[in-house]
This record gives sequence, C-alpha cells and structure tokens, in this order.
Amino acid sequence: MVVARTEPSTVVIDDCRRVFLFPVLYKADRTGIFTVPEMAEPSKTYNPADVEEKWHRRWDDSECFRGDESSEKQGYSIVIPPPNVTGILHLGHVLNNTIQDILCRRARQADRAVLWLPGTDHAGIATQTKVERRLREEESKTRHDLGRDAFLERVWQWKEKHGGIITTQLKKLGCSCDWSRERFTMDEGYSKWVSHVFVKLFEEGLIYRGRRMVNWCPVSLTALSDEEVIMKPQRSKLYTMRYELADTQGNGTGEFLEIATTRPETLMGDTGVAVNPKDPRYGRYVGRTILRPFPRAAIPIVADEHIDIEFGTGVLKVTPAHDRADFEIGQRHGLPAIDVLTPDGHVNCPEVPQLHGLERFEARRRAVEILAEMDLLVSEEDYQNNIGFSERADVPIEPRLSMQWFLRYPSVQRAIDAVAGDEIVFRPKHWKKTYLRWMENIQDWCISRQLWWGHRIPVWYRREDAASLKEKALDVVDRDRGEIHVGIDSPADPENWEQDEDVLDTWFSSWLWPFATMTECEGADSETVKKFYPTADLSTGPDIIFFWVARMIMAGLHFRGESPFKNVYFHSIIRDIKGRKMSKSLGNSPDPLDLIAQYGADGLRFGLLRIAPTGTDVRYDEKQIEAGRNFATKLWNACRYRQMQDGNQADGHSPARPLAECRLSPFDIDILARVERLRGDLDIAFEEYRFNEATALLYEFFWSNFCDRYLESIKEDFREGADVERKVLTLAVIDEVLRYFLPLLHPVMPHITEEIWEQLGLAGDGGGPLATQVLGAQSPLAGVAADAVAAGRELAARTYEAAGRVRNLKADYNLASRKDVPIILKPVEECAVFGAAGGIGAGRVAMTLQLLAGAGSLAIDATFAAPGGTPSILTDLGEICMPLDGLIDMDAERARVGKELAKVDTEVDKAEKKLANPKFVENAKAEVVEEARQRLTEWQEKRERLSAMLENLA
RNA sequence: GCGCAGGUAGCUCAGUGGUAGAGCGGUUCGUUUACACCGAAUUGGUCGGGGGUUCAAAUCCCUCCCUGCGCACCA
Repeated sequence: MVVARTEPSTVVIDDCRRVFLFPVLYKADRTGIFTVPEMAEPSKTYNPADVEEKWHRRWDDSECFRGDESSEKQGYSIVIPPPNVTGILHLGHVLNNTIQDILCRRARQADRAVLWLPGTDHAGIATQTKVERRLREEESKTRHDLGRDAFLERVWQWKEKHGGIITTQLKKLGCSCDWSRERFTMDEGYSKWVSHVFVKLFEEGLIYRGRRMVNWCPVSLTALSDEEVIMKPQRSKLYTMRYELADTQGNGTGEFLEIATTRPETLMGDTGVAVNPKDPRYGRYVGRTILRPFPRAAIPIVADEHIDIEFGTGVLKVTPAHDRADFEIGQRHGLPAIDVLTPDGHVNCPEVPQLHGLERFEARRRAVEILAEMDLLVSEEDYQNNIGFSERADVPIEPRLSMQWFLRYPSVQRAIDAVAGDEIVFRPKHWKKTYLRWMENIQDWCISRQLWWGHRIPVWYRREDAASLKEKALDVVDRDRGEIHVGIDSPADPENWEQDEDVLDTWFSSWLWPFATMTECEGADSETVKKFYPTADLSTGPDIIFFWVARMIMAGLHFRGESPFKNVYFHSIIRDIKGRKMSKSLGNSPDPLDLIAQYGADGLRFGLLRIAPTGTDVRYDEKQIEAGRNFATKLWNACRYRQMQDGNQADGHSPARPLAECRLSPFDIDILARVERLRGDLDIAFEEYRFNEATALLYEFFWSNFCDRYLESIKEDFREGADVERKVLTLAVIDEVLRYFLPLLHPVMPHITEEIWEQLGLAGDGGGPLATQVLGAQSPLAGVAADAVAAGRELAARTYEAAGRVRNLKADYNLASRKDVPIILKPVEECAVFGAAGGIGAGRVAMTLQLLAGAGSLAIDATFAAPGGTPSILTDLGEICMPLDGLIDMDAERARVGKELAKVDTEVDKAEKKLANPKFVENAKAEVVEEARQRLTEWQEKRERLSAMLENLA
C-alpha cells in the first residue's frame, strides 16, 4: 500500500520570494516510515490542516487582531455573543462567528481600528447541572453533601478544565478576535458590574422582593423566568369529577357540580370552586359551599369573570397555590393558597396518606383511582393541551408560589423608541415587530435563582432578624430602615449579617456584556470603552431576541445612556435536511471540528454562508460544505497553474511598464473590469448583510469568469514558442486579478487566501499578511481610457457568447467532446475592426474563440461560401460555419435551423405584440421600451438570416 | 386565538413590476500537463390554489390552502 503524505516544500526558485508552495509527495512503505521522495510532484488538492494551523500561529504572533484603543483610526467593534463556558462549538456558532469575522476583517480592510471582543458566559443552570450530574455519577454525592463553598470550588475546577474548549474551537475557525481581552461573566471586575447594577436598580425602586407565582423547575429546584419556559403540546387526559354541595346532603346523595381538570393530583390544594357570573346554569350555586373530597372540606363557590363558560363543564376548581390563573382568582376572592407539593414535585399532604410522598405524575394516577373508588369520577377523555417545560431540564414546570426577586425593566420606552425609530436597525427587519410586541407587553423579570453557581445577590439580612426578613417582601424602604444591607461590598461587620442565598439569573449578567467587558463600573471610563462603545454590529440568533438582545438594549440605554450597538443582524437557525432543529439527542448535529478536518475551515465557512443567511431558518446540507471545499481547491489549482508558468519564463516576472501602457487584449480588460466590478457588488451585498449573495458573487467571478473563461483562453500564451512579451503580460494580468481578488475573498476564506498571497509574493516588498492589508482605492484599469474599456468588454462579451454558441452547435451534432472540428468565421461588419480595442489584432479574438469553442482550427474569411448543408450559426461576431466533411447531414441541419427559426418566430411575435401595445409604449420606462425595440430588431434580423439559411439548404 | 416568516426545477435556495436563475442531483460525452474536489453539453418549473390591480405580476392587493416559528392560552 502506498500512503501519500504531503509536506510543504520551500524551494526558492528565484529571487522574487516566490516559492513552490505545492507540497512534495512523499511515499510511505509498508512500515509507515516515510522514505525519500521519489519525485517532486505538486499536490492537486489544497491541504488545509497545515496551512490553517500555520496562519493561526502567525496571526497570533503578530498580534494583528489587537483592538488598539489609542489608534487614530475610526473605531469599529463587535462583542461576541458569549458562548457557555463549558459548551462546545456547533454549527450555529460557526455561522454566527463566521459572520462576525467577516465584518471585522472587512472593517480592518477599510482601515478601521477593530476590536472583536471575545469571552464566555458562566451559564448558571447549565454549568451547575453538569457538575452536579458528575458529582452524582462519580461520587454519589449531591451539592449539599459538599456544601456551598466546596461545591463552587468544584465548579471552578470544572470551568478551568473545560472552559477553554470553545475558545480553541473558535480559533480553529479562524476568528480574528482580540484574544488578549477575553472576558468571562464571573471575572472579578465583571461581577462587580453585576452587583453595581443590582444595587443601582434597587435604589431606583425597580428591584423588589415578593412572594409571587413563579415558574418552578422541580429538577433544577429553582425559579425560572418566563422566557426559560418552553410551551409544548402534550397528550394528556381531561378528567371530569363531581363535588357534592356541602349544604344539601353532604353524604353522597345530594346535589353535585361536575368539574373538569387535567390535574386531579392538586385537588388537595383546592380552596374554592369558580363559575362565570354570567353562566345561567350556575348562578344559584354562587355563595354556597361544596365538598372537596380529600382532605374533606367545605370550600366556597365563587363567581369570576375569568371562567370560560364553554370549556369543560364551566366549573373550575381553584387551586391558588398551583396555578397562575387560580392564584389570581384566589386573590380576588380571598381564597387561601395551600401548597400541596414539595419543591421537587412530590405530594406534600399528610392528611391524605395514600398520596403523600408520591411523585406528581404517580400521584395523578392515584388520585384518579381514589376519585373513582369514591364514585366521584364522571369521565376521562384524551385531551391535548400545552404544558410549560423548563428549558434546561426539559421537565414540566410547576407554577409555584415563592419568595423571589423581581425587576421592573428599566428604560423600556427608550428601548422601544430606539428600535421603532431605527436608531438600532434590525436585520432582517421583520424581527423588529417581534421585539416591539414583546417590549410592549413586558412583564417583570424574576431574577433570583436558587442555585449556587452565579452572582450571589448582594443583599444581607441582620442576623438576628434574618429568619423573619427572609419571609418578608422587601424593597428599597427596608434598606432605609437599616434592616437589610444592599451593596457591592459586604457589610463592615459581616458577623452580624447573613447574605441572601440566591444567585442572579445568568442573563442578569449577560445583558451588561457590551460595556461590562470594556470598562470598570466605578471610576473613570477606560480608553477601550471610549474608543469602542457603542459597538457597531451585533450578530446573533433570533432565538435570544428577548433573553439577550432586548435586555442589552435596555441595559445599554439605562447604564450608559447609549444603545449598545447600531445594527443587529439575526442569522438563520440551522436545521437538518429534514427541517428539524439541530440537537444532541437527535444526533443530527454534525461536529464542526469534523467538518473542518474534512473540508477545511475555509470550506466550512464558505459553504455555510452560501446557504445560511437570508431566511428565517435554513436546512443544512453537507453538500454545501463540499462545494465550499471544492471552491478552495479550484482557487488553489488556478494559482498553482499560474505559479507553474514561472518556470517557463525567459525574462523576469512583470512587464517593465504599468499595465495600462501594455497592449491589453479585450479579455484582459474584461477580467480586470470584472474584478473591479466585483468589489463594488460585494460592498453593496455586505452593506445589506447579504452574505449568501456575496459568496455567490465571489464564486461566480472566480469560477466562471476567471477560470472557465480567462484562464482557459490564455493557455496558448504559455506554450512552447509563444510570444515572450505577451506571456509576461498575461502573467501580469493574472497577478493583478489575484492581487485584487484575494483580499476580496479573504474575509470569507482567510487561511487559503493568506497562504496564496504570501506564496505568490503578491504583497510586494515589505507587505505584511493579508489580514492586515488595507484595501486601496486603485483601480486595476487605472489609466485605461473608458472607451477602450467599453470596446474591449463588448468584444469580449461577443466572443464568449459566440464560443458558447459554437459549443452548442457541436453538441447538436454529438461533437461536444471533439477538439478537431474546424470552424470558419464570416465576420460581421462592425466586428471587422478586430483590434480596435487595445490595438490587439483579430488574432487574439480568434484564438480565444477557437480555444473556448473547442475548435480544431479557426479561419476568418468574410467571403467564405459554405457548401450546402454546412451547419452554421449567427453570432454577434458574425456567421460561424462548421464544415463537417463526411458528417454533413442536410436533413439534420434543415431540422436544426427550422427549429431555431421557430423559436425565433415566437420571440419576434412576442416582441412585436408588446411594442404594438400603445399603452406599453406610453407607460413603460423609456429604457424598457428601448430595450424591447432593440430586442425586436435583433430577433427580426436573426429571423431573416435563418430564413435565408433555410432556403440555401433546400 | 394573535402575530411573524415561508410555499419558485428532483433537492437546497436566489430572484420586489418588463425575456424564470444558481448550486447540487439526473443524463450524455470527455482524462487536452491548474483542477475528476475537473471540463463540455443536456435534462428539468402553468413560480401553492383562486380572484383582483396593471399595457405587463413569481413580484403589488384580496382570499383560501399548506409548512415552520414566536406570543398568549381553556381548568
């Protein structure tokens, strides 16, 4: 078996710093030991691994991505959406960070001082859960076994061990972050910001503590915000049971009311039954009492508008402790709240021993049985309802009454105005509505979490009163009374105080990210924040628009007086090919590192960008990544081809004169004009954050225009005995195109462009890495007269078009792959001036036409008289005949021309009809009408000539 | 229920009033020394249905159908 392994070789072949980048092929023997290369052979495929690694090192060493706060240049900044510190990279990260990398690299090219500030988030619940699980699995311990301090020590250890992973992965992707400024939400300075903000909001009366109905996760044992609850449709049962009126018999023989419920296991907490006051069926019951079966008790029947007459039986059991709506009904009617569940979701009701201690779903089944035994169960039917699940633990949450800290959001109206008035621009713009809708219905934020990993609430209670204070609703007044201490620092006499046990919601730190990463909360502003705040762009997923984006806007406005960013770009959510969300449990989420290993970081970046950025969501298809890799290979090979020509060269590498003074061919002019045009088109595409369009432009230019047309047509210049001057000029044009193109591609594919840039020596003397190149304003066609450019491009376009038509013709005769077919061009009059553009004679056009058409020979002969039946086509260069000795088939040719004529006929009809319509001529834009006229003329001419051809064939 | 986004070629998607596009796939041909991760040709669409506005609609309006997402919910 022969194993090929590539090693970069650095054979200096001349004094121009050009080296052979293309690796030497080594062969391994059966032992796997590499032996002396048998022969040097350039690799046909780009091998990203070594190249990428090398450039990561180079960029790192040169510190070229450091955000220079003292720069004279205009600042540009992005803060990274901090990934979970213990998380690993997924495709969403790849897309999002590629976008940010592009924005930053382009900003550097535009000569801005750029800061891309990286960092990670402590991710309270997620991280704590991970460490707890490990503790349970490996040591069979809970966090309580360790105690708070020891447990936190473990979490920090875990963070130290696993915290760097995602950062390393981002580096592999080529992210040009300023790694020297990496931040973590639990850094000391950052934590100080969190406390500072808490204290400030508390002082403003926006933070308060109270006993409220919250979303409780019975697994994580903490309260959650509304945003952390995911509603999911569930198949469940709707049970109808009956409660007996207490004032009739009370012994099972009196009057009953039927009540529908999905949660019979909470009926021990029922403290009332409610009907709608407008419901004629039940008016007479209101004010009476009814018997709760277990524990048996008489509870009042109340009338409440909230009850839906249509639903179920129109009678609701009111369980104020276990349902948000019931709680409110209870408040309105003075019904007590009886908590019958433990925090971890077990029944807590010693009065009913059959249920006491049972897990909540087990208790539900058991409660139904008991009801049936008591003959109180009327029916049981399948029912679909929506249940809230906890985002992290993925179990149904319990509405639970508990003492928590809440925030009334600050600067809400300003945050609404900023987005509504486009001070902050959302893209795609429809997300604006989603944002405004949420902001306009904003609810207080439950910010306390019963966790240990996070920022501890900076509130202390007087030790002697702590027990009672912890049960009390609190606000700023209580501090003024000296009962509690709220401050960044602990009280001076800590032995007399007890700190609140809870920590803050992770997002309560994340919402400060854009400025808390840049400056300290006390004292003078840092130079960094002065230079780089507010940031320019935020790129993130629409799934965290409420969690993060909206809150950052409020925090920025409130604490810095300025919105934290100008533009928000919401990238699409990546789904699998079947449209499902990527998830670990489905196993449909490819590991980006595998993809990088297989396709290269550049290929991955390019491939994802091609499909991802416009819609709301996008289906991931590995074929796209493959296309990205293929594009890298194409680029590699085109440059390899260019480099191979160095060896053929007699006299130096570039013409002594500037390009504009050389005899540029129409094709030289065309490709140079196109690469310049590409730059303008890219500017527009990126300006509008249309990343997919940008990749399409780059792909189209390089593959179709540069490789398939230009490179294919200049190969003659490198053949034995070709004109040396022309060869040198062609090399110069290729170099100029690459010198212009590679920087344009660089933000998308940074590694391979750097490598080629260096190896081809395109930077010139003293030029640094491509990553540091500022794009100049120089046109590749500077000094070339505008009319020469126009004429050259016109002639090039005609030639390319004609070559395509000849290929079609060949295919019609099943000769597509034949290279020996002779063709004869009878030039049209206006093309008789071959050579007007750039002083190059007809030979250049003829050569290109012949090469691209794949013809064996080309004669230019205005007087050529084709034998009858010779296949020919009409092009903008003239009539092109393909005499096929021995292959001529009059019938076939007649059929072909007839078919073409028919097609042209319908086109003429269409165009005539359009122009015959006076309203069209009247109303349409002048250029549209003019275009239609021209088209008609062209079709008519073509029809005439085709008719003549058909006659000749007859 | 309310809102948002989408329905264009077999697949993934571009295309906002003026000749329906790309990539992938399929088919046929081709290894000519940059590249088979390639080249050439070719196949393939009454642009979700219906109605309207307009000289002209994939594009604007109305309506219906389907898909995805968000918000709110009926116990």
